[in-house]
Amino acid sequence: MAVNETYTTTNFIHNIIDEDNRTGKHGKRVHTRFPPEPNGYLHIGHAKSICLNFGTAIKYGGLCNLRFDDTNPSKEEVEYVDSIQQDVKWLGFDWENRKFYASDYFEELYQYAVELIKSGNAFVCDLTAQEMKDYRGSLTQPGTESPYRNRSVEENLKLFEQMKNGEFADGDKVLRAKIDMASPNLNMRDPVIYRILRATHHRTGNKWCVYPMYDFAHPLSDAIEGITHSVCTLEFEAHRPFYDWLLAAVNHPNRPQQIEFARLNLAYTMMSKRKLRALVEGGYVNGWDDPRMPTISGLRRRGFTPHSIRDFCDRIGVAKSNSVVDYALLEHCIREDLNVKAQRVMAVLRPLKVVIENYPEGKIEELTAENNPENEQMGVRKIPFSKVVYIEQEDFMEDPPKKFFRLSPGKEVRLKYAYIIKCEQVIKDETTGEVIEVRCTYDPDTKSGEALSARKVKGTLHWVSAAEAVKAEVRIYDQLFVSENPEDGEDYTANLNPASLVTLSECLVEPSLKNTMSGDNFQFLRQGYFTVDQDSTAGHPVFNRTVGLRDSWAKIQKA
RNA sequence: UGGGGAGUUGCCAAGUUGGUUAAGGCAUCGGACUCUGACUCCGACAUUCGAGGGUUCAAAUCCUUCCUCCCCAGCCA
Repeated sequence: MAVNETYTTTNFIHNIIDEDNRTGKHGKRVHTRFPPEPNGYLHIGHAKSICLNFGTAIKYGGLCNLRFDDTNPSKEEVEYVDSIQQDVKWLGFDWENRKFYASDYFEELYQYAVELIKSGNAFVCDLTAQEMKDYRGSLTQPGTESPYRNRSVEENLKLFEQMKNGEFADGDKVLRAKIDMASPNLNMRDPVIYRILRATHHRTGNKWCVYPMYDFAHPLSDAIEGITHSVCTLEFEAHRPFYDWLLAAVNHPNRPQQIEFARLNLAYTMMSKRKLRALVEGGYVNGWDDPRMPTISGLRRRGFTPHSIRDFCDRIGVAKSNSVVDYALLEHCIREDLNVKAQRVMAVLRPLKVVIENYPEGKIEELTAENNPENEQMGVRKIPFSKVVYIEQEDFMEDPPKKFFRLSPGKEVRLKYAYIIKCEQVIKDETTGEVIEVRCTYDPDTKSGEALSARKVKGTLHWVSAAEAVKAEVRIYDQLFVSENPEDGEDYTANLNPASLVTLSECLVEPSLKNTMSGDNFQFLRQGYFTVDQDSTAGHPVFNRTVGLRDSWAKIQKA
């Protein structure tokens, strides 16, 4: 049913299931579901729910359905149902033949509503939206009963049928459950269960003009599918009494139990689909799959692996207290995964020319570089070395502070897989004073891997050979927001990070990177993990930085 | 304010049938190793569990008072 992984983590929901299995509450079955509304792209918060629901089913040898909660045609689109399926699959989960839609049950749901009317548990109400709000009472004041509350069963049946047949305008009438207008739980004050809505549904077209509300459709959909544990987020806690009331009112043989957990919050981003959509539509980002977005498609494009996201969801745990997870944990998960998977390559983001004066003109050596020191099976490759190479601008300092282990006048450094070089001369732009070239000499006895190469120097730099290097564009991403909780305050767009994307177009990468595939992950030595963006073309490779390597030098500098 | 939830180290989070020194991860800080200042490894990191009372030989776990935060008054989900 999903990735070949063992699920050993436990949480309070698993404790409940263990107890249910002990007592035989659901016949020792475990059947969950992931029920997204197709009104936006999935984000990392949904990933938590997906991992929880599918993971729980896997752990207990049960099943997990994918169910689109499509009861509001005015907001839902096929684009979203497609992206949701792609994302769940990409994460590594398989709903097999159990892809459902709440709209599959519209006919059945309608019959349940009729049944509710017949048993005196529902009525057609003519109150306007505003009137209904007034009648609802307040947190401290009980509501008052609708004047339409005591219509006869016959009249309700007839009216509801007329609603279905399109004989009333949108909003003219609703079907309400008849419970208790004095309940301290607002959700039990005769909640609306059907409304008239003329909108084209992405699956049923114009067949219906009445649509069930979430509170009505969800418990019944769960019961119809034989769901045992209906896991949802905390805000539905106050709806649970209605969930149970409904199933009892229609006397359904299945009694799934709703269990609520705290949704994921991640520092420096937000999970509101509405606000994420606003970022897309407002042009603050380049689409739902912008690598800065917390969407699954954004994380995918950023270079995150499915495994890293699953691992993250395992590590954050499942509980009932609202919390904000540190972004560093997500970074840790992707670094840990990519460390063993990503091929090492050398790429220079901000090139500084280095001429090795005593290296023969025109000579090219093919040096051997390991593809991944963590995994010998990934083999080796050849990289060219010659008289002119480029190193990183930040790896040279004319006047270095102490503990700077890189290149500076008169100092030695090793070029990874090549030789130890010594800085002899600095060439500057006459007008700007900017260092534009460094002249060095190399020690021929220090070639990597050879007998005399044992000499140690403190620093090792990455580099590319000038003649063979491939020019590339690299996109450096940072947090989309500058504040840990961007939703604090009136306008979250005020918290946008102006430097969330820095595009470097003059990068030089080693020639092996000439032919890469979109989605390939690499570690640019000493810099971080990068992935090939979908914008890449044969002549113009584009890389996204997934995450930087941990950088203790940066910490020393700060201190 | 009525109802429903939650408060354990910087961030997550175990533990809640009361029983020795309050798991684990992330972050942080040392140190070792290193042809990635990466990785890895070793070590440090809550006399205290929102606060105050109480019960008990013994409480994060029981009782009690109080405080803080979140959710609910859509014909959204």
